Amino acid sequence: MTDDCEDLKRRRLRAWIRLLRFTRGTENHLREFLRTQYNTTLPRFDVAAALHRHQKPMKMSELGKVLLVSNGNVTAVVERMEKDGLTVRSQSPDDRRSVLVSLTDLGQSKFEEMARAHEDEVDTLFKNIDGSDLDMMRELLRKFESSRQPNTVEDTGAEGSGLHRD
Amino acid sequence: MTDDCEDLKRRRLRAWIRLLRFTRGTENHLREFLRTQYNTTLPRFDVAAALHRHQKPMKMSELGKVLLVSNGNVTAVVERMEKDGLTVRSQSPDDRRSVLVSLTDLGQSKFEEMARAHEDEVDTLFKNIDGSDLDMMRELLRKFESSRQPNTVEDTGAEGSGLHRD
DNA sequence: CTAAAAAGCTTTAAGGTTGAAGTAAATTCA
DNA sequence: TGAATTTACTTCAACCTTAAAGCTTTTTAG
Repeated sequence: MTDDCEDLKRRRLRAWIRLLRFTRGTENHLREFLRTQYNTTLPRFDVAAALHRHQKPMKMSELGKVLLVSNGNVTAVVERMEKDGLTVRSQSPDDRRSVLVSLTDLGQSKFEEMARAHEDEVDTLFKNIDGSDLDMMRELLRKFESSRQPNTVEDTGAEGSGLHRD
Repeated sequence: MTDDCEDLKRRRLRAWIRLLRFTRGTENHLREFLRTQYNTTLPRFDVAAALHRHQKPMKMSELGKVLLVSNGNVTAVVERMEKDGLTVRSQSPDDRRSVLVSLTDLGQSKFEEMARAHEDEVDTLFKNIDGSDLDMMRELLRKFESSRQPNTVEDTGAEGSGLHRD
């Protein structure tokens, strides 16, 4: 392998580490924000956002695919949200294996309030980033993603874009 | 607030969601890689990488700051690694509150092997990204980071750059 | 010098996360 | 049809993670 390749390899690794670090720091900030302001957690927020975005009841498995988390994880988080009266589960009429989750009215209204504040918070966090930066960012991420294997997250018909979108 | 600001806010949120999603997907891939190839986990790899990079024994608290995780978390992960013979802890001679961690010879050699494979894996994952992309990336992340509060992660003298660097 | 505050770690309780195993329902195909 | 496979979810054990509380040591200030 040439020196150039080695150099590129090294730089790719550093870029990944940097990206990971930035993401982790931002997540930490938002976690703290949700905890102190709304007494909730990121995973719960993510689930609520996915359900809110999807408009209609969602299968447990769809939820897992959209959020990139395991099956058992979805069960656990939704269970806790249900205990707090934020979600409800029901059997799918089409397929008796499937479970449909949706937000309760309480879950809906709590999420909508949080989502506004969350959006503001992200806006503040990213205040130095202008439109052209965002274009660049999108382009870069597109390239990054095109590198990756056919698919780690096999896409079912799910729109597959919004991780905890609000 | 003007429409433009609203639009920018919306786009910033979408960019963040996209970034988070990309990072999560890549982490999932690398977790699977470490698990199947080396029977280990990301947090352990991160700890080993930080210790390896730092060259000399590291305080528990330094470790937490570099990795952006809580104090208790460091205790737990290091404890498990110690049980597997990968790390050792000793009291600091300078400060009897402090605990110094370092890699054992076993930990060192296992890490070095993994690190090479990990670097290759990242290289493969990011194969579509060329040098100018990486420059752009670095510039963008710099901007993103400059947005953020004085500091979520108050920097002690720690060099503060390498999250699970190898 | 000493009381008060801060710093460094560990412990604990609660929750998040995974991979694997288990159960039940749907689908495939011989 | 009906056995074999696949799909959807839950359960489980192990581990990760955090925030808060507790303990010890160091530092700060009066």
